[in-house]
Amino acid sequence: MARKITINDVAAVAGVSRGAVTRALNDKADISQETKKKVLEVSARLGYRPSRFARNFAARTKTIAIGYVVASFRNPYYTDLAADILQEAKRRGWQVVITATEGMDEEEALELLSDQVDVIVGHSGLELPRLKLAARGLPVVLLERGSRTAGIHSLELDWRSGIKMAVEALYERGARHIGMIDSDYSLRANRGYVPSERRGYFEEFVRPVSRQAVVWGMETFAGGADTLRALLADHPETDAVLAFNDVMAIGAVQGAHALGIDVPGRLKILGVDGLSLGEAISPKLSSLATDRVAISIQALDIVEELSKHQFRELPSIHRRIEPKLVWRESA
Amino acid sequence: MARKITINDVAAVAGVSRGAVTRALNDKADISQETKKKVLEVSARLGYRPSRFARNFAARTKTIAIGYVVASFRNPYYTDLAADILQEAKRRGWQVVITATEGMDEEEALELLSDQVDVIVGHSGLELPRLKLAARGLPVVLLERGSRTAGIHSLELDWRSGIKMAVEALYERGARHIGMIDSDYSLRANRGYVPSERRGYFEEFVRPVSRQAVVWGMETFAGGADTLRALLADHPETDAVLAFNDVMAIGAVQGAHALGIDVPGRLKILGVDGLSLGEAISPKLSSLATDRVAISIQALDIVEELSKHQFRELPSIHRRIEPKLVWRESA
DNA sequence: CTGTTAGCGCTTTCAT
DNA sequence: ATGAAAGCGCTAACAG
Repeated sequence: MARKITINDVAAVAGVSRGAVTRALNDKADISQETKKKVLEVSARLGYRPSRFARNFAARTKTIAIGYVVASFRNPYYTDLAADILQEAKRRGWQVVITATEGMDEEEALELLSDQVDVIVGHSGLELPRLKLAARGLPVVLLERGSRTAGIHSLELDWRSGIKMAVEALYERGARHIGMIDSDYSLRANRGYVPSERRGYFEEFVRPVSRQAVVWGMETFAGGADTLRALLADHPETDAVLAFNDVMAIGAVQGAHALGIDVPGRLKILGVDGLSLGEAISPKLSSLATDRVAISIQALDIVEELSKHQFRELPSIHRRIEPKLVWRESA
Repeated sequence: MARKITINDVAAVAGVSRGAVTRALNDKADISQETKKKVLEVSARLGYRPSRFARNFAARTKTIAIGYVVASFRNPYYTDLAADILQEAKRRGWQVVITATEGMDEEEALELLSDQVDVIVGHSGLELPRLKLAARGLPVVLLERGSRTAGIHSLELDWRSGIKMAVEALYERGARHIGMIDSDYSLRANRGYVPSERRGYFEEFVRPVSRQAVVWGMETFAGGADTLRALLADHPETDAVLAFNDVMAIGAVQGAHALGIDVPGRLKILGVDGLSLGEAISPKLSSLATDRVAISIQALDIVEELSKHQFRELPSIHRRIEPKLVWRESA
């Protein structure tokens, strides 16, 4: 673990000035072929690596880096979204450093991120004050969750009107008894099941007759299958199901298949999210989809706005996005 | 777009020294509650943001950042792998900046990355010399592809012995006529179809009678289904299929289902990759899987080794990993 | 507890 | 074409 070689070492050995070294290494003008060659040779021989910190510091051109925080890369929703964010960031010439908080302390992860990036973008389960603290003064753009706290901006999805649309559309397509399979994710954090926000809207808009037809289970494929089975056991008359999300919905489609139930003939299944994965199964999953391209663009638009103010703390910027129904085959 | 506020401004306004400001902002010892409070107040009022470049530069503790390059986040194999790499990097306290080269010039993407990270890790389609140039002197750890070029290290998967195992195991399980559905990815880059390496091994180990039973198609779910149909049309006696990868294999499973063919009863289908997605379909996909956790660990072990030498150019480090068969239900 | 000072390693003028 | 010198904005070591 030898001493770090600096530009000075290269300059000294090559018998030139630091300026010459910099010009040689960065393909700048005002340098003769021979000195350039010599510098390059010495630099290679010495194994010189410019310090990226010093380099970025000295160069006035500061590139924007966004820290994208995500619960897990094993969840297709987040990877689908990451793909769009990555693409949008690339378009703007920004860097994105990603951190998955899965299985580790979210606050700790954020703190580590905070001195590598200019802004934090992503989903978070933390309460706003803690989130703000963990961000160490960096602005954050919270996805799919509202905020009015200064320095924490947000992009909210209007699930209420989305689910209203979904339920109404299901009735229009002939459903009489709509059930719901909800996620039990609240079990992880709290003690006891807490109905999801989505369930709340479902109950608000579904006809009274099937308002009780809600069962919850794990947010996995298997969980979706199991939960559907439980729902059907309690409410055999159910002819349409709204799932908490596409992962559970896909599980439900498979579960129905295993039970010999025709989808969508006997049972319509509608997911939420609009995963690209939904197209891969058969029948293709219908879904109340989020427009991930729009989310990415709007989130990075907020970042752009923040960058104009040197990422200073600004009053909360807030935008709202409507989900939209994507009818494929399962409903 | 006001002038950038520096630590000097804060110190001046607060009427303290820079040292005090630094101590206040970084929760260091040796500062009184009152000065700390005052500094924090002034700093907030002025909207001060420490320069992350200056900060990292001045602090001696240099955190390692790896640049992870991936073709597309819409490909489940890469996201599965990314999840493991992210996790392993987190374990070591390293940062990961990710770039998807999808739809953009890979060399350009690498160059942008190169001054934000210490090392490049990932898949690449570039020829080694161009890759090396694009990396701008950074070491690269090439995944699933060999290299003997200095500065380009590699982690190779031993597909030859993997496919040998796979073919033999299929025969053991009663297959008589094994076919293969290959990817036509070569069509994208070159003109004309070029058999994949995997196909080469397949032909090496399969019995002569079905050596011709290879059809190629798109590397998508739909492509897998179509290609299976074509294969069966040409070689109806086929009772087992090796797919180029899991995505095509999943498509094939669905295609078989649509054709009313029982899997694995009438037709065994074996994928390659071991995607987590394979567990989500029914029947669950059997696959010649890569051990992504092992890949992540070994790749980052190489990075660790490189870091000990300040990421200098070292003779190519090379490791080899064996795929392993994961028997689930489809074969 | 506080201020002063010396770097961190590179890029970019500015003379020459 | 080249070298000298002035920062970039912050942290850390040292005196007080």
